[in-house]
Formats: sequence, structure tokens, C-alpha cells
Amino acid sequence: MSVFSKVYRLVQNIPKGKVVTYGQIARLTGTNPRVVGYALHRNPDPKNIPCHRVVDKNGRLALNYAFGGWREQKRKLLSEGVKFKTGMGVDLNLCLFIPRRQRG
DNA sequence: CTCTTGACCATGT
DNA sequence: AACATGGCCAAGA
Repeated sequence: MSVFSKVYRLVQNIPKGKVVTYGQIARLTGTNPRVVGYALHRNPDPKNIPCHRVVDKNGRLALNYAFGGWREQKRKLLSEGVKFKTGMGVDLNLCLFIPRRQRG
């Protein structure tokens, strides 16, 4: 089981209307945030892996979102009901999803 | 194995 | 706030 596969599996668990940070995924998969970003860049199945629900630690979107840029990522999030605090940043207080493993 | 590429994060100036 | 730097580590050529 590769690290990438673990990342993809976690991303699939993110419910609609919620987001998760790169750092969270990194901790759960035992790697670092860069690798998470790299894995998402190489997302093999964007239809089943909602990689648009991943944001950085400040809730900001990825400039290099691989499927249309951050504008497209924002459109998808808005259509799911995610609230934005700034032009590029979501409101983590409302939309941050905390996976089971991390809740402890 | 070496080298490059990265959708990050923390810190310093 | 903007910019630069170092650390972290997986995958592909």
C-alpha cells in the first residue's frame, strides 16, 4: 500500500460541504504535507477522489489546483455549501472536517 | 542509485 | 504584507 493510495483513501472520506488540510492528511498517512500535495496533483480519479476538498492550513485554496485552477476549486466548494471568509480562503471554523483517526 | 519535481509548513528579514 | 530559505519525503525518468 503506497502512501499515495492512503492519501486517496482519506480524501474519499471527506464529506460533502467539508474540507481537510494537507497537514491533517500528512499526519494520518505518516508523511509530510508536500507529499500530500504531490499525490493530489497526481490524482488518478478526480471523479471519485474529491481533491477539491483539500485546502492549506489557513484554509486557502491551491493556486495550482490541477483541474481548472483555484477558481474552479472554489466553484465546486461553493456549490457544496462551503463558506468562504476571503476570496481564496474558506472558513475553517465552519467547514473543517476532522477524520476519526485524528479525533482520538 | 542520482536527480528533479512538487496542490506544504515554519521561520526569518 | 511580501519575499527567501530550509526541512520534510514520495514518485518517476
